[in-house]
Amino acid sequence: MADMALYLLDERGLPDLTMRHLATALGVQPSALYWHFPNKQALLAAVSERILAPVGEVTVENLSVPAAVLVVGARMHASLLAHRDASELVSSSLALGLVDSPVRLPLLTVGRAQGVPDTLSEVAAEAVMHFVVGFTFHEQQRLVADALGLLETDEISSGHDTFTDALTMIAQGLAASLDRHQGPPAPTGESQAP
Amino acid sequence: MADMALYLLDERGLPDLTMRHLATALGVQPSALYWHFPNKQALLAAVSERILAPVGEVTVENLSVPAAVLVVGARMHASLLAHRDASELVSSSLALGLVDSPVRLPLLTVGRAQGVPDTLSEVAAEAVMHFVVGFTFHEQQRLVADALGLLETDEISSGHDTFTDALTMIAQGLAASLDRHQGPPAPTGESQAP
DNA sequence: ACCTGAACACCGTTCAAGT
DNA sequence: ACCTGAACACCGTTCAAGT
Repeated sequence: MADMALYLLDERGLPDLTMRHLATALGVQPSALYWHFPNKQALLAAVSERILAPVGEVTVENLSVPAAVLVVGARMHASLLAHRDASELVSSSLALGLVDSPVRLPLLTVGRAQGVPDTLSEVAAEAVMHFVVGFTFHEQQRLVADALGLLETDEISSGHDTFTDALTMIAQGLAASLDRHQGPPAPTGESQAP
Repeated sequence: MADMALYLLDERGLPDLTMRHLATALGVQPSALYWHFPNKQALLAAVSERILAPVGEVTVENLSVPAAVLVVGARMHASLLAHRDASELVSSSLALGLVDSPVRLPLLTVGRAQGVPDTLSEVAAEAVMHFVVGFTFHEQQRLVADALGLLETDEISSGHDTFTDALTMIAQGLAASLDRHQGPPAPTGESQAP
């Protein structure tokens, strides 16, 4: 049933993923859906969980925390791109707290294995999650606009991988925070001009 | 008219900001709105622009780029928190490309004044924008859940300012990228470590 | 130039009743 | 346990027609 919803999402997009369309796709009356889910948001949360499942399966065992940020972030990016309108859907499920952040647990785990304070891992997890969802949302919306031919051709793809660059920037920021908190004296270029 | 919509947003929230409600608030038929705006998305984009206006007015003239990231990010955060459901609304207008990123121009400008390559400023702008919108979205949704009393009391406010911490992390990542790109010494910063 | 009236083609959700 | 039928209270958008 959530599987049918995911199929419908890929086939028709989020705006057409209505309770009524889902019902007819299942050969059932719309009201029947409310025996299985209390409301549409709960149904969408179940779909979000399926979309994000691959992120939880990633192994980051013996990576540094910044490296884990890169790996988990990339995996989440890929998982969102794998389904139509996934970032918009997941974004709202995540914001409503109906689904857990898929990057939180992995980052917390590797962090602990290396003596990183939980609060720092949590902060990193928030930054990564929000960045990935937001960036991919923007990215998927551009795909739609592109398909409709509403975009200047030179803004479609610069060839340059902005996603990885920005994610790397976040990972570097985390590395700097780690140095501050424990390791060797490696001060960061916190430049300030008058 | 967009002002009335903003007022209605604050008073009743995004789900109740319908063309029909807006029309009756203006003492007019719903169809009348379509003489002024081609559709609801365009109307919402106009509201988004009003919400984001304060971000463009910030002065970052003689700040380093990482410092500007902090200032502009904080300003955007504040602007979104100033109106009910603003982050959700702005998020979609931004994603649809109906409104410009309010952090892009300021960061590009300070970056140029200090010889930072545009591509790097663009990456920083993307990371900041997505993080701020995503984080604030999550934050505002928690406010709603809190108001409905659906949250464990210990997850409501940890007292600790996660937003600033994560934003600082991004700024540090940018500082690290800058060091890489143009050698150790920033014009006024004190950063050095082998 | 600006708005009305009326319609079109939809939504999510509830709930008694059926099997 | 699972579903139907029918209704309720809405949506955004279009368009001829009015002033």
